[in-house]
Amino acid sequence: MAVKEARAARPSARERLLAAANELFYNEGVHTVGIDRVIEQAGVAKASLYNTFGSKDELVRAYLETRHASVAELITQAVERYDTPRERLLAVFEGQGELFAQPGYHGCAFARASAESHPGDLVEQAAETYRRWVRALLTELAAQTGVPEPEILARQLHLLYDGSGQSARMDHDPAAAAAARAAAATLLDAALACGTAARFSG
Amino acid sequence: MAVKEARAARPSARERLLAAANELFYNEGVHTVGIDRVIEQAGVAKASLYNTFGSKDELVRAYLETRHASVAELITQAVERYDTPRERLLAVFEGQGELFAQPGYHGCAFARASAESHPGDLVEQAAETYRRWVRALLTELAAQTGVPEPEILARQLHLLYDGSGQSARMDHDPAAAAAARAAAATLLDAALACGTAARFSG
DNA sequence: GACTGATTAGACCTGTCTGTCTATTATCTG
DNA sequence: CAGATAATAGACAGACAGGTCTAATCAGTC
Repeated sequence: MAVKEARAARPSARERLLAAANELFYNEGVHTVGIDRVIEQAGVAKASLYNTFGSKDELVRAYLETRHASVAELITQAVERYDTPRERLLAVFEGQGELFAQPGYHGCAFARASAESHPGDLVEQAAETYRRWVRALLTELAAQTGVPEPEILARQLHLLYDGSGQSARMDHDPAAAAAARAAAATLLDAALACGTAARFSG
Repeated sequence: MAVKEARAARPSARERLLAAANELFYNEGVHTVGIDRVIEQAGVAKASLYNTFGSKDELVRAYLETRHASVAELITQAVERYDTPRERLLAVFEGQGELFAQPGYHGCAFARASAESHPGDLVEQAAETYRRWVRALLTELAAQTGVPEPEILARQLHLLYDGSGQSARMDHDPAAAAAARAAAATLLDAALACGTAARFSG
């Protein structure tokens, strides 16, 4: 009861820490931002952080998990706005475009965190999970278009997806998503034509 | 005279520092690796580093410049092995494949360094220079294929180029370059067909 | 009011970072 | 041999990192 009221009035220490981590780690880098700045921004004592998460590494992992969840939600929503398989597949890149258009977008959080991490880090695990999710989504949506080899198309689209995020960050150009969408449409059409030709010839 | 002999016998302090920086910064990250490890690996005194480069930032910049030079050389050589415009354009991704196949490849050095950098850093400048070079190369090679809008194709191919590097790193799969090459061929053919159609219809 | 358990601020520890400085040694020039 | 130049090892400074610990404060339950 009182707990619920407190949660409504003021987010829990865990939530405030995650919000601060999201902002600071994403904007300035996992390695650059120290614990002290996170707890200051969260308005939380250092001991609370270590009671809640145990270490900075675990806080970083939790940050990436929330990031994964929010990106997945945004992309999924974009996909489900459409009905035809073709539109749904291309909607992934529209979702990316919405992501890029968000104020303060600085590129894929996993690519950035991974670039700072040591091999075998918790960061690598989180990044791998994220990448598998992207690939599975693209493969599933590609399969529904009836394309003959959905894995191959998904792999190519994943390249565009990655490149789009990198270009948005390094070229400071959110329109990368539109370019990726256009290229994706071309690849999809080519794969479909290929399948049709095979069907006609077979 | 004696200088030349010394250089032949043993690389200069500058060269040894750059070699060590190349290995350590690239393998473990610009931020992670400290000055002490660089000078230890180079077999050079700390004062020599600061006399030669002035700061760690400048050493990082010099490291990225050598990286740019070596990547550009490898890609250029791959391009110049071919004669037809189509093969030359696709050779960029073959060059990337050779890069990925090198032992200890860990992804695009500029993407990694940039992910660790603050905005306005020297790293950003070096990355921008590199990206402009890639884009200009792709645009030039695309134009020579006779495609109607080389900038648009180059932009899409740049997405594949970036994505390929990221996938090679994060998926630990050098075959990303082959997938990128295949996708690039599809995009090129589509753009050429588009131009042909326009010519026939116009 | 008394007890429990979480949360607080902040001192503190140990280690590492970039960068400076000193004192010594080696090398090349005349 | 003498003198200038540059490179050496390494101590040192000041800042900051992640993480631990203490002591005080606050909340809710009996």
